[in-house]
Amino acid sequence: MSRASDIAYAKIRGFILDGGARPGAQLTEEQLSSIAGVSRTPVRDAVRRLESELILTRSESNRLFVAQWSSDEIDEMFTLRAMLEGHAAARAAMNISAAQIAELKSVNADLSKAIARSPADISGFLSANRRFHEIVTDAARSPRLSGMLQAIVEQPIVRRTALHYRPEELARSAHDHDEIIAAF
Amino acid sequence: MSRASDIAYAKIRGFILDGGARPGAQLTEEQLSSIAGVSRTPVRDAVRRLESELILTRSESNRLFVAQWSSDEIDEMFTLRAMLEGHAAARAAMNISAAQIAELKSVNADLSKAIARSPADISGFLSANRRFHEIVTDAARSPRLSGMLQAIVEQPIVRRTALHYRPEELARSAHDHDEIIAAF
DNA sequence: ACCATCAAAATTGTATACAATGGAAAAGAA
DNA sequence: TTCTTTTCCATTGTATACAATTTTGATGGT
Repeated sequence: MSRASDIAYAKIRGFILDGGARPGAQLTEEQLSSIAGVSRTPVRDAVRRLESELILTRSESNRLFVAQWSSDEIDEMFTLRAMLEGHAAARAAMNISAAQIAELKSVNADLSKAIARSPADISGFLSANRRFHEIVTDAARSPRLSGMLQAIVEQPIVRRTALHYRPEELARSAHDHDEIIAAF
Repeated sequence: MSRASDIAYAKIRGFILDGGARPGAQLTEEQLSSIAGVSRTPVRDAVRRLESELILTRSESNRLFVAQWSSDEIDEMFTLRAMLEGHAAARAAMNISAAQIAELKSVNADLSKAIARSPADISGFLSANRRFHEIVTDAARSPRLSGMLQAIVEQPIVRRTALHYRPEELARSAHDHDEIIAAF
């Protein structure tokens, strides 16, 4: 992870997700290159990745903007994510090992602990949640599907909205995971 | 479409899909740049796109290869495609216009004509098929979903396998489309 | 004031040279 | 021989200069 384009990717992503630029704001490659501290070449690489993750978009004339998500689109993405993960779980069920199931249990225990705190430990929740789905997609043994899930329905949208989760919803997530484990 | 990176994209894609390099074969950016007739810079751009379409992949050490698809993975992709398109159709049903429905009918008529020939006009089938799904995803008004469908579950895999379609399967496709239209 | 037209500035796109990395072949030790 | 180590070469990664394009703002005409 010492490549300049990886650094650029991480820094730009962090910059945007931490609110350094609002949705809809224009960005130039030059700005980004000074933020990342590398030349425009690796920045362009990073930007492509961020585009495919739908964090950045381009205008008609290829100018760069922070992507905007309407609440309708966010809903849509959650629906898609649920569909794809359901599918992944179905596939995983055919291949999953005992060790993986054990890890799922332990991860979900961590997740429960994180949401039991007050205030809830959102970032603990998110990382446990991510790990959980990582194991499932791994067990699904469909690298393409994993890629889709990771690249497209990934964290940023989840992170943005997780801050607004209500406690019941968090609890529900832990419960859903239990059911998935039981099904395996 | 006169940008060098677009030319590179089209040429490289064509090169691979027409069998210029077998699945699993290594490619270098330099080779590709001589195939495309442009420098490595826009080639790298094109390569990124082709990676996200899963036409190319990279080894551990970032060397480039033509992606290999096991029959299991191809099945998997068709399943995913079906899921996503089903979803798109459901959304489209809420928004589609009379004019669009009319166009769907006409496109599907073309499609039927193409497969009625002997031998079947595969490329006619494919372009009508693509147009059909384009209209549906358009009506679904979910640009992100459209993007996913276009970029990831797109033509190349379909094209490779369409050559092996059996006549019944082609007919089935036309029939399915009729049902979708009826549902609208 | 309003619109068209042109010049300039800002931004993205491309080529090229060079640096860094990884793999393969060659050389040496057991 | 077989394993390790070293050197060299193929390939990818990065910086920079310049070209092409698009936006902005200015100028002039109505």
